[in-house]
Amino acid sequence: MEKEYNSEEEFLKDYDVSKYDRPSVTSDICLFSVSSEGQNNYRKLSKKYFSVLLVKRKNYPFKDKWCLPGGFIRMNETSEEAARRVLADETNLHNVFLEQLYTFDSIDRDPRCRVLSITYMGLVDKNKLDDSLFPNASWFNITSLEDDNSYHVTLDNGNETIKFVVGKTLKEKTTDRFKFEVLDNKSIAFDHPKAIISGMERLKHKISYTDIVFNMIGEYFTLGELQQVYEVILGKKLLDPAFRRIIAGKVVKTDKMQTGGGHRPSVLFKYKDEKEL
Amino acid sequence: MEKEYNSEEEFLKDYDVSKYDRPSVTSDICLFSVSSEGQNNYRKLSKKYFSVLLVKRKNYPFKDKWCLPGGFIRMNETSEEAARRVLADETNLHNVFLEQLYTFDSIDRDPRCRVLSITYMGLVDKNKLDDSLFPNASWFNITSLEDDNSYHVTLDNGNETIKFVVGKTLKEKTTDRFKFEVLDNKSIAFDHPKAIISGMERLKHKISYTDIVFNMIGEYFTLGELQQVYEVILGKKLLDPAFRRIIAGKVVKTDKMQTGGGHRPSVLFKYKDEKEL
DNA sequence: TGAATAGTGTCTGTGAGACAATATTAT
DNA sequence: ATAATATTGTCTCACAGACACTATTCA
Repeated sequence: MEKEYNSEEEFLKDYDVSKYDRPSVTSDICLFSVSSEGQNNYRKLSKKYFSVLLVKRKNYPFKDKWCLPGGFIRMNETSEEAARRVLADETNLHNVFLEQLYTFDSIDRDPRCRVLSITYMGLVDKNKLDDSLFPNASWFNITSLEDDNSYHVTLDNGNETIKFVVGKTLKEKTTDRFKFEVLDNKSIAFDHPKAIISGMERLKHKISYTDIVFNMIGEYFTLGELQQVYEVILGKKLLDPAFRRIIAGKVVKTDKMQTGGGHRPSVLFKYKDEKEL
Repeated sequence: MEKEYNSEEEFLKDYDVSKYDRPSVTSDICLFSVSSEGQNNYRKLSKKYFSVLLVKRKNYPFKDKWCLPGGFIRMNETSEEAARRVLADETNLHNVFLEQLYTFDSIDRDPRCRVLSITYMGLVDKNKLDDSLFPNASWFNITSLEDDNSYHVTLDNGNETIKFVVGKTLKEKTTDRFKFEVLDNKSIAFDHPKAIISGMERLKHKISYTDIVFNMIGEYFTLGELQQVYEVILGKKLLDPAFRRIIAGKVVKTDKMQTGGGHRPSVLFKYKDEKEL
């Protein structure tokens, strides 16, 4: 039989959370960037790779496996604040673009106890920040082979190559949401392969109707570089004229030029943050 | 100083969740539908309204205010399972379309303690289910006036009219995500006005590139009815030929006709769940 | 000079916006 | 007959895909 209360104050004074069982909650970040790899041919542009930041776990569970940066949220911070704190602590990255991605909540996703993960997608310009990264964190280049039912992903950070396979099934015939399932994974902790795939899909989708891509490049860039970024994220080649038409309204030409390659120099552009008049 | 462990088993045996402070977690559902209102003119179609399901709170906090159906998640169920359980318990609705919307986590959103809300967007065909609804739940027709900075929303269930105002600011210039802020609200519990707005935006957006709208109508429908559904969700009139072109690939003509209105009868269509060959 | 990227021109087909026109019913 | 919805036809404009062409640099 429940006690009767006559006011909210009275009720709140009596309320005791500890009587109820509660899950733990972490905030994890799927941080993406695009990295350039040096070229031996002086004429060619440096090849670009889509990459994700992973952290080596120092403690149990999943000790010595790679995982997304993340940690338990504190009672006096939001999950986004927790994400920013964790990024600063584990990787030394500050002021990154973050957007809430998904809350993962499978019952057995953590062997310790019931843990929910509020996962964020983050985007940064890797080149600005590379040297300041803490040693336990590492950027992995992503190669993803996709078919209708699965993703075969290879991650490479220069020293180590990781592979995993994630299956996908449409949740309902009327929607675009997938149920992801980890089919093969030996090197990544928790259900983080799912988070990586979700993040990749989110980014692929949003790159076409928002300007989030500009969080992944420097202030000045050539249209060729920008196009490369789109191409590695979308996983396909784009036609130059079409790309330039699409991007035209989002960028502003500057009077700077980029020279030095064995080819025609190119104009440096900036992101046009004002909406056109 | 932390104890050293030599295996995951050993670590897990020692792990004691209760040492750590944890938030509580609820699962809430922003359930939408489209309702028809009878017409006095025998010629005219019944007017359609976009509507949301609210529940009157029986207990503190926010006793007697309206809120989204929801409740605390249990340790042996996912948030989606919790959402389905709660919908069955509070409203007597089963087998509804659900999709995870957002996790709301402002620190003071619940006066009892720190409570996160994993919020789902749900879609149903109201007409099929109307009579079975529990009495504490009620459908409210939504009228929303929007400008660049705010939503002025009026909710009406026939007996009661509720108003609230939610402000919006773009989170980052590169994205489409808004920070919502409740500017005026006397009748709705928690931060649920934000969830309602988020759900409306999500639905508006996804209606154009998925088939989720078919969760909101019956098996057989006329194209005029379907167009009305799009119109109330998008909040604008559509041109008939354009609408028919867009929808053509998603529906199949049946040999049934709808007659009875003072006008040309119309063909009844079905959702085409197979992709075209 | 040649390989490579930068940048532009233009044709074509698709598809949305706009508006007009015809069809059919119940009162 | 008339008001209302159902359905189709068609013109135009915007834009993406495709391909060709020119421009410019440095070893």
